[in-house]
Amino acid sequence: MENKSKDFLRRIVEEDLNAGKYNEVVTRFPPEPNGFPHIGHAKSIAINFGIAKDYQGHCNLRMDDTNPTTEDTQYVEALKDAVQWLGFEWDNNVRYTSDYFPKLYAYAIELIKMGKAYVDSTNEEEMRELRGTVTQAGKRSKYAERSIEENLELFEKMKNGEFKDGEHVLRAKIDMSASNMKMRDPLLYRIRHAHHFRAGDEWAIYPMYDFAHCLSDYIEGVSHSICTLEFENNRDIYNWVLDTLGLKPTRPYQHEFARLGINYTVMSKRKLLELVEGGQVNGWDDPRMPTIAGLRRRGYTPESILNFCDSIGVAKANSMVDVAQLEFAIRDDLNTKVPRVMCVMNPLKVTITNYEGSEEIEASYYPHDVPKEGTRKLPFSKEIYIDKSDFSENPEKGYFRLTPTQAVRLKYAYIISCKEVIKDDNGNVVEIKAEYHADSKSGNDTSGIKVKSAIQWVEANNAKQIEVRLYDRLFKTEAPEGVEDLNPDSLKIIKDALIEPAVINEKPDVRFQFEREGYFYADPVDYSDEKPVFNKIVGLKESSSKKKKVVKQTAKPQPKKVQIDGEVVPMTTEEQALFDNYTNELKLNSEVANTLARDAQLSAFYQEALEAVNSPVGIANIVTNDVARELKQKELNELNYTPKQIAELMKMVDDELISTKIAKQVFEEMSKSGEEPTKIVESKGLVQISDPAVILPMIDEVIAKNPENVEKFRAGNTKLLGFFVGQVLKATKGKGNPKVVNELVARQLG
RNA sequence: UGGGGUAUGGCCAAGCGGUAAGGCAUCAGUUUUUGGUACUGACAUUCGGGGGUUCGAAUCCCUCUACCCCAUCCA
Repeated sequence: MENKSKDFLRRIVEEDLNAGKYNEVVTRFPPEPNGFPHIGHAKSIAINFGIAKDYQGHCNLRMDDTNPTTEDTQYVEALKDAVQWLGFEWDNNVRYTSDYFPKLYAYAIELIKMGKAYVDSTNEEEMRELRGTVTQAGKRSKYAERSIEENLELFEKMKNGEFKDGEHVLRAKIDMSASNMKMRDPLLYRIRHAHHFRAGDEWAIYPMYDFAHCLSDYIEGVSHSICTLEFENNRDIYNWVLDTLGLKPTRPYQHEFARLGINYTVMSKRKLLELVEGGQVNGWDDPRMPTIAGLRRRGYTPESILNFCDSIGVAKANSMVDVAQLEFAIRDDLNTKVPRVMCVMNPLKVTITNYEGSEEIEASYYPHDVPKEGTRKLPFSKEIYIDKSDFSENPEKGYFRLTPTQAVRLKYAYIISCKEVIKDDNGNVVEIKAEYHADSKSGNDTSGIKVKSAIQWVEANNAKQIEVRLYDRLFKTEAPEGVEDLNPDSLKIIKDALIEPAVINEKPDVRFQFEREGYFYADPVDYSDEKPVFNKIVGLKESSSKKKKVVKQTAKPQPKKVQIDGEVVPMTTEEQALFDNYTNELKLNSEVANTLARDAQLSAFYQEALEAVNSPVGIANIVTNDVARELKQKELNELNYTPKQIAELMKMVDDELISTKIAKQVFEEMSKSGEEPTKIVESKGLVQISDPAVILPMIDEVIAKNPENVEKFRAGNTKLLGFFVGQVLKATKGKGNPKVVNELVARQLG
């Protein structure tokens, strides 16, 4: 964890911890129990529980059960299950927002008493109209003028179930013209005469997400409330509720990250539900589903999913992760864990005409590069099965396996050569007559025959028949919309695959690698000794030479897209006059003049500074860059420095007392402490060093320390000049005159 | 359209004014009784476009563009 760069959430947590904002990190995973958790939830679980673990805090599991009509206890179980299966422990008992209903109700009454909430009795349509649009302000309902007493009385009656659904709601009194739509007097409570799976029929009113969530976080002592991007607009209400209620610190703050998207699948509850209800899949735990239950039944390990979540990172950019990344995670995990066994999917009989009797061959469960122990016995006789795809009568170039003229090794056993191909009436190959090479037995092969491949096989009389379910991606398109994009071949069932007996008799594991096929998992539901069933978790990686059939979808060299510049808002006449003055009289370049002229605050600041020191270009630059940056965050009167001080700073640059690099540093300091620039330069000894006699030895030292980079530079990697300049500047603690250093470095290296 | 976000290779993603990390994918090669694994190497003269500031910009400023979220009595 030390060297790895941290994601932005962890960085926030660390900053807060360092600032002493919280004593302990408390996070929470707060799903609504209205559906089965999917791999997107796994990401959220990994983040919330992972952060708590990393910083010795704790994480709560909370069911956000504020909507009685959609939620159910079966989902609660699925959620608990998912968290546990992924290996996390929640702090204490599972929490439920419904447990906080009384407290929430009390907070609502407080808001009413403060005049910050009111009972609104407008109907739904009218309310929508009054809310306005994104460009038009809304209008407040006439009911907002009700007295506190009336509100209190009405709200209590709402709670007591004296009104019908939809007759009244409780709203926060915020701002009907807020540019953030969510802040236009958001609903706090609605009436719902419905049975709640936990609270029963006790409540006739239920809190809305925006009211319940922040307060639940607060009640639980959550420090970092982490959610997905679509709640960014809700953050304002989150803060409003907690601030307005004047809750004593420390209170939680909300932070948002991008939800997980994976190609060739869907992730929304709605679409997942459609698949289940439409019968396109066999339930929530269908192995093709991206649900935790589905992944689990498919055979994914918790470790692989956690590794996957770790590998994709946490950021704020909406993204679509390639399934290949998920597939890598499970292959990578299983590779070092599971036994290898032989299974023939599409059996082709091979009779070894020159072999008599039978034997047992000892074979390791693990390849040479997996440091695990374990062997089993493989029966062998003259009748075996190999996979149909491992024989080709008319092989393409580059085919490594058995052909009429190419011998192949039966893995762990002998090399065989094809002698005769037997076909049925339709010309299909139904059997191979082959001969084995007695001196080619695995381990003491003295035959000298070179083969290109070793293939899997099973002995005919001892092999067990199994059912194999071959899963492929559920959708055929990268960003599927609905059922029309379903992959018709997402499930193929092979009823009569043949597997070596040890798998069934010894049961060395539940997950296997079927050699040269992929990773498989004994289906936890349908498997029985009489009828073994295996799910394909994922195939082995195939190098391009084997999957020659696949048309190479090589880079479509898209032309660099031409961007059309939009129209720029024209300047007002005053701005235009200012612009002309700046460019003509003060000789500012048009870009700088443009920035200045269009911003009244900036131009005022600039002109005031100009009165103190007559350095039009220099001051313009620092004002349009550094001052402008500050002004994005702060108001003019919040600035810690005056225009005059900026002018003085510029004067030092003009006088070559300090470099522009140091000027930036001094600027930072001014903006922090408000100190005079000259004082800062003086007290910190920031006067720049231009004396080659001082700089040269430093350059020599840097050059001596970086022989490889010197070589690279001399070989033509000229961008390394910046590296050397940087190093030397660092040695001078930033005080070196960059122009001088640049020249000297170039000379010394050249 | 007002507001809030986001843009770094095919896909994720570090980077916070001084040599464009890393993973997946892809392509070569070596090892291999899995066309697997492991190992080695290749893969962004450039960070959405255009300007500006700077000795030096993915990073600071201006501007344009594209995409996502918000007008549920869902969460």
